Amino acid sequence: MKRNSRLSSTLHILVHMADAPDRALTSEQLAGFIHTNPVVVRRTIAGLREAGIVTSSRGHGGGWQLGRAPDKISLAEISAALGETLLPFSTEPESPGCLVEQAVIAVLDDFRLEAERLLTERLSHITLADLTADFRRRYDLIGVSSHAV
Amino acid sequence: MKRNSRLSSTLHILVHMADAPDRALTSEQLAGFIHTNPVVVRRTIAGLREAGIVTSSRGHGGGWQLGRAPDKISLAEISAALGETLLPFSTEPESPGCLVEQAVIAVLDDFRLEAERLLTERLSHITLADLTADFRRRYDLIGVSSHAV
DNA sequence: CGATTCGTAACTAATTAAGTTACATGAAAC
DNA sequence: GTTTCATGTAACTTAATTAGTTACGAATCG
Repeated sequence: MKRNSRLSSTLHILVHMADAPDRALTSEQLAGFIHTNPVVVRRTIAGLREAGIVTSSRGHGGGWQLGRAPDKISLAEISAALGETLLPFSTEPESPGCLVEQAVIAVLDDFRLEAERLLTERLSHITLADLTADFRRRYDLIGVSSHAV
Repeated sequence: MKRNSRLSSTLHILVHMADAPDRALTSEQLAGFIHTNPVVVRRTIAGLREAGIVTSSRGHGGGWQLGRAPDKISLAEISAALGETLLPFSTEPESPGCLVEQAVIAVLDDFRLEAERLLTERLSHITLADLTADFRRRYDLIGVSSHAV
């Protein structure tokens, strides 16, 4: 798993889980999808369990399943559960007392607040179901073109 | 200079430059504002020079100055000149051929495109002049409260 | 009980970005 | 023209972050 690809990797995993709603997938299987280690998977999606997006069970036949229907799981929730920051720039003061820095931080924080509101709003309208639908569309297209040849 | 603080550090520097329009500030002086090394400053704002946001001159009395009026310099230009990415998540394929990944990337790239358009639009309405105005407001407030005491 | 699977801590490795040193280039002062 | 000052840039070092790995305890099923 590359850097900064936690969101896309997690979505990848979740679509696979949505595609197999009847059975639990193990960390090992999920890791295979994104070419990484089972422990990395468990660590990465631990927050999703706490958010109720997925459930996990131990022991024989255990593994991971979606916590609710794919159309009730938005990308906004997933991103938040991953602890991802939408906007990467920092506004930590480095020169406390400097009025110039205070002005910069104030403006930047205002922008960040508004931007995060906007992005979260948009992400909340995209659900896992949209992703699986997109996947099925691609899958069917491949099938059709195979027949055509 | 902390990680991910290139944007705020650069804005800090630029406001100081806007506040001293009559003379060039050296990398050394600029570095002092953000507690870092002159070479880091030169490296960081090299892109701003190429974008015409600042000019630099060598030798005696040399240093850095704004390339145009503060109200003609938007945060969108600055961010772009720094090579900053507004949205941090990666959509690089890691499993070429996997239709699930393709669907995820397609949706995510769509979102990114729209989000970047939105954020850039907003950043293009905030100028260096807005930042200096905010700074002056804070400066005057301090003055007033000092008198009050 | 034995096999399986998650949960998590602890450590290692890889990557990235900042900090530093060094030196060539160019411009102004004298 | 030589000295001084400043940028431009390459190369290297250091620090921080994140992914990968190993290990083992806890829980669950047959």
